Amino acid sequence: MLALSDTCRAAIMGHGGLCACLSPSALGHLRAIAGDVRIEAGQTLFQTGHAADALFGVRHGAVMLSRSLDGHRRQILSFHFSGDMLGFAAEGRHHCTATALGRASLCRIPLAELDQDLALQRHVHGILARNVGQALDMQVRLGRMNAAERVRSLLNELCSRLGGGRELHLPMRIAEMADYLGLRPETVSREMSALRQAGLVGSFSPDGVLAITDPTGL
Amino acid sequence: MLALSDTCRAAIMGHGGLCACLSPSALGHLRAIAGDVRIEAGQTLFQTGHAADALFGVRHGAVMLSRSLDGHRRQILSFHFSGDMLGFAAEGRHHCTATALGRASLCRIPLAELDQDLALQRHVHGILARNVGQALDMQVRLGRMNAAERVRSLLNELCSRLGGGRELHLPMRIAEMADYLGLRPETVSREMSALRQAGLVGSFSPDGVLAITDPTGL
DNA sequence: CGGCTCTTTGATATATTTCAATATGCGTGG
DNA sequence: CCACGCATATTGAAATATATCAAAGAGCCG
Repeated sequence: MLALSDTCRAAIMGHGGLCACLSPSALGHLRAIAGDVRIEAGQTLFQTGHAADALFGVRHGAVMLSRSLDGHRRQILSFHFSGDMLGFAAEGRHHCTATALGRASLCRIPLAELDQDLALQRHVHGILARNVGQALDMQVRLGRMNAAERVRSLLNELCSRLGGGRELHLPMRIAEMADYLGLRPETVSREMSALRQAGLVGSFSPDGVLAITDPTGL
Repeated sequence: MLALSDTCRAAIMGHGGLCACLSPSALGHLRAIAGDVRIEAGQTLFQTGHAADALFGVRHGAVMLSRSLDGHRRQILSFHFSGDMLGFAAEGRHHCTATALGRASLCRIPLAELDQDLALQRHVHGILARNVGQALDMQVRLGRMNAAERVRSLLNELCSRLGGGRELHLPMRIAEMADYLGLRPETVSREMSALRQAGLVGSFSPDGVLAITDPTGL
């Protein structure tokens, strides 16, 4: 059991974060109960069917949730970055798999502890409600947008969530973007090329850095 | 303020319902605070941007949640039938529009009342978590299934949620199925025809009754 | 009966996938 | 340090699924 690191504390103070409206005493309590987890790129935090006994807060790195259809069609459900919560589950079982996109560290809050803390519970309810909202955004994207619109809206989302001004550091590869957007990697690549030719973004270096030439144009 | 009707009480005892794990006293309290709303086909219960000050439980009829992209592309996010809850919102504002598919009656639980009732709050949390799960199911459908699979999975879902054995009474038209599945009405119609020719379903009478010839085959 | 809306079906257009080839960068081991 | 092999991205051409356009058919209401 470690106390929340400064990185984590700072990160989760944000809007979608964990501690935004917690009283100082509740936050102190949280620091006492939050565990520490570190995983390497590609490793899973939990898998479909596993018992859900804790919530996680991303301290550093990026994590994705995904589900697989017949084993070779993968749908990525969400990306979680520094300050984001994950691990919500119905019926005490996870219905998706959490995989680290790179080396990641998280804090872990046992659900048992959550039951004790009323303020925390209420806050988690708010995060959950926001999660539903994001899932509905995804439904619109996947159901009604074409490939170009999907890629643009993803880049927009990543810009606002990851910040970094004109240097967008993408923690995922084209393949993951494709599985998130309901497209094939080739299609995502083509749309990125189109945005590049339109002068909205620069080159996509293989270390994941994408130059945003025209932030407003996106 | 009306007490919950028997229909409603019976309906919401189910798994996704409202009162499944409520203590008798809490249920009594709920009966006292639940209001009554009736809307006609096509009318809205709330719209995107409106203040969210209550939860609703469908007593009778069917309600859909939808969002519109640029005004003429509509994505239907969910269907809600007898016993289902709706009205969850983040930040106190609705981010979608609730429309009655036919004449519908609902009970209305002001959020202010919810704050008073701890057991109710916890139960609502469970419903919300299940909602997230359904939204993720939709992501898989929209992102990774082809038209035939989407239509089949919708029919499966409706069979299990609406019951009725071999006579599935569909509360929505082809157009709504299409906007739910991210397809065009013509495509849905074609897939239904294919299922009919495959002997899995019967004819789709315009009053919305679809004969399920082979329930297991779906 | 006539007009309306909705569904069904057909023909064509188009977006995206699929398949295939090439390129690019990266790490490894010589 | 360079060459090789690997993984990933990019690009092209063909195939395919779905959308679009158009017309016909069916039921419902006035």
